[in-house]
Amino acid sequence: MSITSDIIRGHTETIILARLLRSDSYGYEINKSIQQATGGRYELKEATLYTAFRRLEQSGCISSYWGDEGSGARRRYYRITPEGRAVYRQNRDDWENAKQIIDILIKED
Amino acid sequence: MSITSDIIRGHTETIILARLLRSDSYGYEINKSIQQATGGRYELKEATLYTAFRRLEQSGCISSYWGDEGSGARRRYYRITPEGRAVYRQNRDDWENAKQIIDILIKED
DNA sequence: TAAAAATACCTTGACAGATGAAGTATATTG
DNA sequence: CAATATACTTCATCTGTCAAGGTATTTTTA
Repeated sequence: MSITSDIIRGHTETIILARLLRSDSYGYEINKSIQQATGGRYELKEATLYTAFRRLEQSGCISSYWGDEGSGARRRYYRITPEGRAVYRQNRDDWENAKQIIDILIKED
Repeated sequence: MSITSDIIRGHTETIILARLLRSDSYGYEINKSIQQATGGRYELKEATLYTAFRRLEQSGCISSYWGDEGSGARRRYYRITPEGRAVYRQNRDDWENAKQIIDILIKED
């Protein structure tokens, strides 16, 4: 894994919100889609993923419901709320800004 | 401050190393130079700065010595080591990589 | 067909880095 | 002479990540 916990920290929620922008989804699928999007270069640890869901639901950014699969393991689906969309946009803009600042400070000379 | 603890986390050491690449310096001056470089958009908290110095010295990335000011408050100067230069380069490359991955995962659609 | 792997979820405790708050000391400035 | 700037230090707290453990079902493979 080329990306450390300390670098990813603070982006987990935004990444999840970005996935939910496309459609409702559930933990396992979201993580697979992250792996796919990054060509296997990144994946969330399960504990990180599920604690992030709890935080996001607590803060009103997402809501959840059990899927009604006739068969197969049970899935808890998540849906992004209007509040969550606003937070996503804010975080995305913060990221653009932070990137600039970090670039300035990290570049040689 | 437009950049949160969670976003900056993991970059503090690299930022300090980048400053020391130019010349030996001390805490207060490094922080001023960070403020200047970012047009006041960012500064390290003192506690963050000094605990990072401890970590960096412990891991052999920097060494320190007391300045010999005839007058004025005492200053502890820091110098980057060859080890520190290598860590800097690695962190800088990791950042380029992490940026790409985060961009992919955060972007809408 | 039994074992192994994949799917899918959850919780707990430990850990590390950032920070607020407080303290020490000297020099400059109004 | 009081306030501010310079300069460093320590401690306790908070938060997000993660390793490790657990449950349960379905699909694949040997």
